[in-house]
Amino acid sequence: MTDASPPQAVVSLGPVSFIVLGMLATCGPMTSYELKREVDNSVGYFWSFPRSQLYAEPQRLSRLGYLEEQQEDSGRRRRVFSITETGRGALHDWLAQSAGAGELRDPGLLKLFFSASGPAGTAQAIAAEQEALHQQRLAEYVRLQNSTDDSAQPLSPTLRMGLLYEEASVKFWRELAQQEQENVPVGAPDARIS
Amino acid sequence: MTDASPPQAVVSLGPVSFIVLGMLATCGPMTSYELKREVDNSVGYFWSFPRSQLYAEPQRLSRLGYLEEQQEDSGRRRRVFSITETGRGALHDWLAQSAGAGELRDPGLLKLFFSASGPAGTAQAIAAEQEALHQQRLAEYVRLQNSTDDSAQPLSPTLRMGLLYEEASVKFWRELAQQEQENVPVGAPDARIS
DNA sequence: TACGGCATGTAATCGGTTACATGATTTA
DNA sequence: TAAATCATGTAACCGATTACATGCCGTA
Repeated sequence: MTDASPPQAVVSLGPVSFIVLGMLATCGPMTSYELKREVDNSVGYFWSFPRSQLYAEPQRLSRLGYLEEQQEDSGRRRRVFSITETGRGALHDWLAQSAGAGELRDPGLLKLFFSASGPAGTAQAIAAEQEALHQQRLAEYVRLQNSTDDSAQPLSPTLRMGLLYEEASVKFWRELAQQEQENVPVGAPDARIS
Repeated sequence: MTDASPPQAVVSLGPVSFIVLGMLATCGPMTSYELKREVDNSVGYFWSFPRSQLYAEPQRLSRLGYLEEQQEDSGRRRRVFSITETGRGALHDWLAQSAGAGELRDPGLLKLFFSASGPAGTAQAIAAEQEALHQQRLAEYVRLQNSTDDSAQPLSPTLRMGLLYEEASVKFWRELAQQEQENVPVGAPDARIS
């Protein structure tokens, strides 16, 4: 009993785990590639991560008992994953827990904050680029919104949030570019959010 | 010459690196603890990370030549970091490069998206919690805005964006709670953003 | 049947996170 | 001078990212 207790993983399930669990619970058994497809035109819009995670993560979840894995024996012999009851339980628990607050992890904002450390015109350049970017995204979301088949159906709420966010962003960066043009210096050297 | 070339770090500088560089460029030489203080009431609002990073990262940046480190010889003998010319160069380059788009990495949205996999009322619970959360943040930002000393000064732009975002969020979650009350099912089982 | 692209995976590494641990300063 | 809090760091692990590598399949 003097054995050092083996170090254990403390937080075994992260957001990506629940994306996998959630997708499999929602869409039924899938391969990693199909998962990628699903993610790419849904949660991928606001929670992206590299494709390889969708190969590694299901295996991990299998080892932990949250998924079952079945290998095809025809041609491509690819792995099809399905969620177990344990997996569903974990998903339920997660959904029941408080979500906490997210953050805007926006590299554009980050650069803007430090823009005074760059050459003059840095903030302006950033603002121009960001306005265009968000403009594009906004347009894409509007297109998605209009292209939804059943017109009576309520929008996917996440899409709605995406729209609101992009609208706010366009407003923000446009405003900023405006101010810059009026030569109001922005991003003061020791600017803090307070 | 048959030696395998040693594997090299390909992307040595990430966002956290530039937060450190930017802070040191802006505020002058600092210790890790002082960096933490600065981050906590500025970029920390939209780009958070654990405190320990602010001890590890400067050391890494020192090794890479972007910072210089000087140890106090009085009581606490703590390490004071300052940015080198190389560091300033890297910061400039970063600021000049395109920032790309950020994403809303919001766990609340994520759960909402999968809420149909939970028991009935899941979406409603999430909406209630999130509305309160964003309400709080909004209030905090408003307070910060009002507490700024020089009233004539333009707001820190990042704070402005924070306000816009929180306003949009409050609107979104409130709307959603409203709909839920009217028993419009939300977060359809295979809802995708399209 | 060759070729191009779609599909599927693995290997290696590093940054980020969690957890532990202790020292210095202030204040009651 | 004891307690509390502020301050400062380290160790170890793991998820996430990058890069590599190859296989199947439709089509010309």
